[in-house]
Amino acid sequence: MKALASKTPSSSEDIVVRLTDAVHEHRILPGMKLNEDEVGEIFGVGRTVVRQALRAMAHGGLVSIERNRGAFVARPSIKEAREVFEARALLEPQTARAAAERASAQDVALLETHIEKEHAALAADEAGRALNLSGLFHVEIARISDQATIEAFIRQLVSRSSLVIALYWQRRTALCESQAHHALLEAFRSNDSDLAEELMKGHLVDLVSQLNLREVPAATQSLRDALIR
Amino acid sequence: MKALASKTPSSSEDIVVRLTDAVHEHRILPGMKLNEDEVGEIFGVGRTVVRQALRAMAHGGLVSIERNRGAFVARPSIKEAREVFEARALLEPQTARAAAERASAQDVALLETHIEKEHAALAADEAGRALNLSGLFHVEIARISDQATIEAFIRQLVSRSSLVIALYWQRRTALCESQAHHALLEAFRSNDSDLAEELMKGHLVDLVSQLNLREVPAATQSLRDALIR
DNA sequence: TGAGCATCGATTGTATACGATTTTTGGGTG
DNA sequence: CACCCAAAAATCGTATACAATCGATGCTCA
Repeated sequence: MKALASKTPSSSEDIVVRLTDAVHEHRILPGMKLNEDEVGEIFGVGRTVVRQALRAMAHGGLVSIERNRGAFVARPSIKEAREVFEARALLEPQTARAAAERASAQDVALLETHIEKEHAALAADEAGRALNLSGLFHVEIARISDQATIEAFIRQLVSRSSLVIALYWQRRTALCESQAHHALLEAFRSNDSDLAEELMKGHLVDLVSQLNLREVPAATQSLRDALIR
Repeated sequence: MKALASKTPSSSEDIVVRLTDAVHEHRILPGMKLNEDEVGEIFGVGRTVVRQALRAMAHGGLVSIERNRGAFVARPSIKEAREVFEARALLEPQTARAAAERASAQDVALLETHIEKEHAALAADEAGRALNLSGLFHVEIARISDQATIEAFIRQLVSRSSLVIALYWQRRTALCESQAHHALLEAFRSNDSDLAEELMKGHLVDLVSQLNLREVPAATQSLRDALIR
């Protein structure tokens, strides 16, 4: 993490957004230390604001704060990983159903551009960015369902899913996603709620099936990782 | 709120617990201002710690923070109120099912004492405390289901339900609850997951039906409220 | 040589000080 | 008498300073 030192003394919320994006795009990996002074210098703010941001992210499950030791990007255990996807399985199919009922042409168009951006990112070999957009697709569906409370939950679960994927993903190809999202898009376009619910359920099962939830990956300490590489 | 000034310089987490409990028991009502200096003096800590606690509660939806204006106990809108119970309807029946499958004799005993405490509180005319225990009953079920992630969501939803009830409850009698909880207890005792799921679903419908989600109540300013009383 | 321990450095936890913004109050005017 | 504007008080936002804690390095001793 080098000093980008943006001139704007960003607010706490900005820092949350930028750090969260970095985690979602796997530019910051699970277990990485988030030093308060360092982050503060990068964004040009004092530690007070950084601490607010880190605690906010801790509430979302994205970082874990250990007393007197600092903040680290969270490393979900296997159990947590399962739980995240069980929760998603509980919330998202129903949400997709509701969204399919309410989806307007505008909503569908928005989802479409989302998928296009995802493709573009993949084509540009920006896997992290594609993954982030892929997650936002799910959040967008929650937004369409017009259930702000559930949307917040799903947003958090998608967020944590990024960590799970960073730790437990098996293959490097992320192509599989687009097919499922395309199918969902068509279900929304035709307001087929039954189909949307079913597709979402299957999609989540697919996602879990591509995880290796047996062994915990080695703690990729930045130094060792750098030396081996 | 008078200065109880506990000697122990409580940590942020303690303050969250105590404030949260007070809200759950309706000792602090929606809309009430939570002054940082005041809270700090009450608990014997500086504003830094208080701010941490308030922001933590804000993340849980229990207080809303308005920039340069301070923290207030949240006043869920009618839409939010509906959303909270829709989310509960989505999460809790399945959770009750899972809990019924896993419930041990020990778990059932714990739930039983919970109900007893609730009764005792009602007998002692402590409606707020009874309500709090009633909410914890639901959280306890989530704990039994051994899904920490979903438990956290349910905990938050139950919390916000306290606010909804404070604002939109119609009757003053809370007796109805105990019947439903008793029935659930028996379902857990016999590990009848189908029944548990069905009972929970019905219980939540009952709860919503006792709310008046048509008109927003007048903003009960603390002073005016005190003078009228 | 390896384990145990003390001291040092680095990092976080908390309080406090100062500037910014909002709210209130008081007086003046139509 | 109501309304509106200005000055003052209260309150929040952020940075900084100091205290507390943890981890590491290097030393001692068996």
